[in-house]
Amino acid sequence: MESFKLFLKSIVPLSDQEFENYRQYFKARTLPRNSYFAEIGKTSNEAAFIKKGLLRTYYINEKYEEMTSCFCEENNLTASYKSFISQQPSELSIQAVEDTELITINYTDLQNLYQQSPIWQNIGRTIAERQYMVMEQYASVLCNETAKQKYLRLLKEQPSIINKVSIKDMASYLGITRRTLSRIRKEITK
Amino acid sequence: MESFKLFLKSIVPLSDQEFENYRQYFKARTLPRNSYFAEIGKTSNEAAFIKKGLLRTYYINEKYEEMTSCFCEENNLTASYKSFISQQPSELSIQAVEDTELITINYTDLQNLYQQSPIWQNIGRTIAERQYMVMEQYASVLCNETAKQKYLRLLKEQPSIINKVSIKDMASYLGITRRTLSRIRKEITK
DNA sequence: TAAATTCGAGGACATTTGTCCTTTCAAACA
DNA sequence: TGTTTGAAAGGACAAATGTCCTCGAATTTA
Repeated sequence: MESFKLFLKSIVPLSDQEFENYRQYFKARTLPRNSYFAEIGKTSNEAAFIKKGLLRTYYINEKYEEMTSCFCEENNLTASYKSFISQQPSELSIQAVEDTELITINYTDLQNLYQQSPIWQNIGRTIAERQYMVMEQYASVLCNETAKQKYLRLLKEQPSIINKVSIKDMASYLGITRRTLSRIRKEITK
Repeated sequence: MESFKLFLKSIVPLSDQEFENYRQYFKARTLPRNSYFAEIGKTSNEAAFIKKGLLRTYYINEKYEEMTSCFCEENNLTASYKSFISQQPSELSIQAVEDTELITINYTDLQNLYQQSPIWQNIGRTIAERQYMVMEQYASVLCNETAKQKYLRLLKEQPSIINKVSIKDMASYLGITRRTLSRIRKEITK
């Protein structure tokens, strides 16, 4: 729970006392490798802070292929945001790549927090703004860099995931085919 | 101001009285064609609702080319969000494609609104969440569709901008070159 | 254990997209 | 009015990326 408190303090002013006051709303939970935090078609009623581990977010495209849209590492938040926010069925599945420890909050409790305290309204808004900026950055990168640049960026910015996820998933995360990624990897190692 | 009120009401519950209470924080302003709402290097201290008109958001890439990242049409919000939220110099310029009417709020006043009322905290959070979802959609489209699919989507989803913006800007918005867009347009008309 | 399946590498070829260039046309301007 | 500038179309070629395929190794399943 300590790492979650530090995470919150890094984005908004928050005293230990204030954190303690609302602590009971948050639950610790482990997610075994390959199990799901969210599933396509089910309304997602939890958001989570990743204390330890790695999660993969994907959707199914019109060719029935899994398209990975996100790898979430520890010390980050994850959720099927659209489903969680709108309380509609999820278009995304979120699966544990390895055994993962989460701190979660459910939708109803979060709405209660928002009702109870402007502190949490502020935290919620700030987090949404941050997520927006992260997504903007991701969009800009994926649309304007070549396949090779994107792979090199992944190596640099998320080196720890390279040995944990499949080539297939990495390729779809980068928006390229396996064949292209194979070529790039060969060229890099040479 | 009416259209702005309707816009707000479409995203959060808001009574006419509540809107009137805070109305004085918002200023109407016109932006002549080609003038700027935000400029690269300057800290952006306003966010705006577009009552009428069209704005283009762009940045300068490493080859000193203008890269268009957004066309914002009427009944939408615009801002150099990152700069506005963080109050750091903007990486984006926002320019009027045609004479445009805005309803704006400045950073300090918005912070005051957040302080004064949970209604505005809620509006701010909801808007941030919405912007996130829009950006997620944009990222997904641009990364997973072909040049032709993206152009057809633009024709379908933002038909009104086609005759207002240059081919050059449209191409960079779609993440493709002018040459490619020229080929696609030729193919479509045939 | 044996069979079946999945995954990753990479060959051969096709398609898409980009680069560089020229031409034309229209708008801006002295 | 004549000149300049910039936008758009498109030719020729190059580079990047995708498609389809096979192979061998690893993994899963019966």
